Amino acid sequence: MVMIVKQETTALCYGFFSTLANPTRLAIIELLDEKPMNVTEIVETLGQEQSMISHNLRPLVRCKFVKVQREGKNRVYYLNHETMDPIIKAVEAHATDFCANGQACPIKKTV
Amino acid sequence: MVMIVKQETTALCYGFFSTLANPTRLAIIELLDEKPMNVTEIVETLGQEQSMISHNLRPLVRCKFVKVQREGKNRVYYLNHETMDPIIKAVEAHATDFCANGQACPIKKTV
DNA sequence: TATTGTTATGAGTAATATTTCATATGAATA
DNA sequence: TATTCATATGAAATATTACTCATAACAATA
Repeated sequence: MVMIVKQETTALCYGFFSTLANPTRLAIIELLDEKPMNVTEIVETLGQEQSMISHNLRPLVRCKFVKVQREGKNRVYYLNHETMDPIIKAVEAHATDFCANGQACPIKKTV
Repeated sequence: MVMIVKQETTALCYGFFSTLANPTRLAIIELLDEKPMNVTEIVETLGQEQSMISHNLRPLVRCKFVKVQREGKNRVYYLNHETMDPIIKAVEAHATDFCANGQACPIKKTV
């Protein structure tokens, strides 16, 4: 079994994590974790601009965190649970084990 | 067993992922995955400015992805394998299963 | 095929994050 | 305690990313 060259891990992870490092995209993931939704539903639920949602859906699809299916004029987006479930579990485990009182990893910017 | 309120997942994950969404920090993680190192060693191995390495070590420590230990004038940084191993495995599994020929998640910017 | 509902896209601007440079801090040792 | 090695930090300059607005594309249906 040939090992993937080490340095590639960095490149690999960079695309992966930078796609997830966005509040809007995470909110979308959180929504889709419940059930598949079309763009209009996501827009209404999150109360954000439609173009913003579409712009943020694209990288999620590109990275295969989310998939699409056409249904008439709608596009139904649904989560790739196979990938996202273990990831989210790992984040929660980290928070439980290492972050004070289950708090989030400290956020840098002023929100 | 009380469930953590859902919306917090977004905030939690945001700090987590944005800390990982950086090539320098990922390179550091990759290095420390092999063995603990002090700052000078990291600087020399990566061929980057010392201040840049220090600046990037800080969020890694803050998020507990990496820990420090003083050894004389040196500070030895080491990886939190408990958190990082499952995460890296999950990323690699995703790449294997969903990204063409084990390629990285496509990166947005022009590199 | 004109119209309406739905979603995507491009370009400019705004918001954030990263890097660099200069300098400060801390620990060991001459 | 002056000096050197090691690391951290602040602030300004850059680079990157996200958002907004206007508009395009696409599909269904009247």
